[in-house]
Amino acid sequence: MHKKYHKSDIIAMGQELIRTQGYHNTGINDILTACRIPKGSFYNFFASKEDFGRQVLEAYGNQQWNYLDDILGDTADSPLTRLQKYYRMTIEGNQRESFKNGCMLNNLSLEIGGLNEVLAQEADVQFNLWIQRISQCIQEGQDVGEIRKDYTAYELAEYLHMSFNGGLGRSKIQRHAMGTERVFDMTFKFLQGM
Amino acid sequence: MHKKYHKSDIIAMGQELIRTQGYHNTGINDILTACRIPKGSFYNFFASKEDFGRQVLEAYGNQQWNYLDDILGDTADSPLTRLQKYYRMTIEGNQRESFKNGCMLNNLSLEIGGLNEVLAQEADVQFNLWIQRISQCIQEGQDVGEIRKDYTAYELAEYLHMSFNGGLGRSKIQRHAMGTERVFDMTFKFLQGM
DNA sequence: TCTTTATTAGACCATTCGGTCTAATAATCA
DNA sequence: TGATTATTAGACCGAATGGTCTAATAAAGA
Repeated sequence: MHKKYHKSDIIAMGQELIRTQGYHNTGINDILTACRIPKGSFYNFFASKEDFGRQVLEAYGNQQWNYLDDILGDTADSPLTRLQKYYRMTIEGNQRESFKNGCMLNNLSLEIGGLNEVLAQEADVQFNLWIQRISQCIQEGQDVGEIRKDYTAYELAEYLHMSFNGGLGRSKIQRHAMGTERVFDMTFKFLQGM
Repeated sequence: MHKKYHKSDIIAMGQELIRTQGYHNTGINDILTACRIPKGSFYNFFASKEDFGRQVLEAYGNQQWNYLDDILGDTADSPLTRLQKYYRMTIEGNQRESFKNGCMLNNLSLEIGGLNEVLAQEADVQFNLWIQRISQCIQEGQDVGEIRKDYTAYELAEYLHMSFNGGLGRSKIQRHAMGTERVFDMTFKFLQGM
């Protein structure tokens, strides 16, 4: 069937708007205007703004998971190098935007995590999937002796990613890489038991 | 002069609303209703919502700085113990709210840090003041040999606080202490060179 | 005292909010 | 084919948005 508009396009546009402007600061009309679709089509695809937000979060999570998997799955590099490559590339991506946006999952966790159960749960699901993927690579690093073994791979993965998110917040108000760089440096030191 | 309403009361109420609901999700009318003041009085004290937000951020920063200074200045405990006490108490405070709110400075950094220059700068100022206070205590810990010396006190202070903020985000979507506890545990291990 | 300024008070403004509704159209299935 | 369903289209809804305006009142300074 030939549809004029596609749900995935609306989600992609909404993802970009919410990532850069926030959830409460992005109105349905912003999305309609950006996609040039009538309101009826939007509400044909999505039950509510909350439902839309949930699907945006899910799509973002999947998309970033694939990106993560691409880098961490490239066994040309050692496990630790792959992890460093991922966060290095994330810093560079944010650098290009002057750290103004950051990670949508991280942003929405703080903006709506305490207010909306549905969105908080979706964020948690996606976050856990990332951590699992990172954990797998850390386990490989532990197996080859690159990463300390006095913590489980999962614990270290959580720590690594949470710390990095904290750095992104600082970089956002400073519009500067310092926060994320500091966290990058020290957390990887810790992972290596240094 | 006898004033019916006081700016500080409005700021205190707005602080609570913004901390729990976010900046964009809190309307001027929410504040007026909560304080039972007419709109004219609000705009007599504040030039705009942005101006109000800036002053709320400033007041929150000062308030939390005093709390921080109280604990870190109590030389009955060792420097490291004082630092642990501060973050331990912060975890407990958040626990009481099921981690639904978190730190207003951290929340607003992500919500408006990339959108509003004025608020981002105020957040940065307050953040830096906290880091300086924490840094001072870390320096004391380094002096007595409790804390590693291969990084400056300031670098370690930034790392400690940024990591903790990252943990708060995770705890917020999980409504659980795990994120902050994990970060607490590992970051303090790192500070001790373990 | 008189003048000036700060404060209180809330009606009012245009705009935007998320969401509903009806009607027309297009595609699918029986 | 005819009936059914999905989609497009946008006018419309009440409520809320940040902000302005005028008027009344209270306090301070000359």
